[in-house]
Amino acid sequence: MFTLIKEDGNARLALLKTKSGEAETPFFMPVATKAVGRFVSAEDYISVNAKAIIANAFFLSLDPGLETFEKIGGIHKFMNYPGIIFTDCGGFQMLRESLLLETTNNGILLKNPGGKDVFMRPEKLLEISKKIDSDVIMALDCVLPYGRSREEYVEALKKSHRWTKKCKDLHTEKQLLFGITQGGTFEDLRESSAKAINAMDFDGHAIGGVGIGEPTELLYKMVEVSIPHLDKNKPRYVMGLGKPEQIIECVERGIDIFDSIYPQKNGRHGMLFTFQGIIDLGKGIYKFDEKPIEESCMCFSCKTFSRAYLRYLLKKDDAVGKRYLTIHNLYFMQEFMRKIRESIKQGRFQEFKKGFLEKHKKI
RNA sequence: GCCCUGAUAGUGUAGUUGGCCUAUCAUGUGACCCUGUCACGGUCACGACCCGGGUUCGAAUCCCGGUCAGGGCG
Repeated sequence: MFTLIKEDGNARLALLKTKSGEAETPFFMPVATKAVGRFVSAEDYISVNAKAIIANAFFLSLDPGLETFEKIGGIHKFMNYPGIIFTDCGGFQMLRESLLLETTNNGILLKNPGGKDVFMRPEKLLEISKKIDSDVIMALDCVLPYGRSREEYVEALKKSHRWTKKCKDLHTEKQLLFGITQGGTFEDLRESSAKAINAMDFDGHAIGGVGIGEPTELLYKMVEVSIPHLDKNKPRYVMGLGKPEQIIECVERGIDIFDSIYPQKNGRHGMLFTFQGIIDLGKGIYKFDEKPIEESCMCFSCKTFSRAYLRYLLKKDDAVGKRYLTIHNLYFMQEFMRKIRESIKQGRFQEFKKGFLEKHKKI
């Protein structure tokens, strides 16, 4: 299920096996919340070499609805993506004020933008996930915004562990199930959460509730204090991180899996990642630039279009342009992760990290 | 030659019964931002009343002259 191949410091190269195939870690998952991303879908995920993506069980249960998955036969067939698909649980949607109505001991009452409110609880999540037939189910967790009181995090943690345990107890499928640790920015809460979740015997462990506004140093600290308590022989996943520098810092600390909308969202807004630095395509200097976004990049957009043209599409707010820009950043992320894995394999992760960070700034 | 109409940021515009216009909105430009996705997103900054004179406590707004543009008549 999860096999360590090589370690370089705390960074590790491993192989994650699921019912839809395997993928070497560390890897990064593009987001496909509703079985489609903004402006990109399966063919694009495949073309950027993404071996895994993450969708959202809550949103998919609303639209297209479970009946669709029952009749069509699961998300892979539905969206025609053959790789590994994670499904998130809806816990993160607690952070969206427009969606969260209330939490109880048993789950989260979420507003359905187009219909009746939904009470997301472990039973429901497992039922949904089974029908969607994703490869990895993220257990239901209780997420609080950054900056709440310690008491509130303690309370949230109780709920979170209760729901997570319930998910574990109900889980029977051949889908993998990952538990999510929480604890805000309190080290002791993070440690106790990691211990508690680790003891529940999941297929993998996630660290959640980070990258939501806390100082970056605290983010790293929370990852650091959690990791020692998470089984070394199981995958570790930090949810929601998409800044390349944060990813590489977390890999260094022993994280294997990442996901984020960050590269997609920034890409379509004109902020392009390259190994030479970060390009803001909105800048006038690219108006007549015939070069691709990145000379050495083999993504569809770089092989096909100039910066001048992509900038033009960006300025026109053209949907097709958003797709090309998104594709580049997603391809970059896959290349980035591939290089990270390669460097671990060759025992020169530190060297790669140093070289990468030196160039990773706006140009 | 005569008459009419108009002239507001790089562009397109709001305002034109005089004060609330240190001038609207869009776009542009610049800066910052976007992290388990409802936005092709957000925040901030920059940037203009054609020129000259007059009336008035006060003019983008009224009057006179000029310049330019469009239209009409010869």
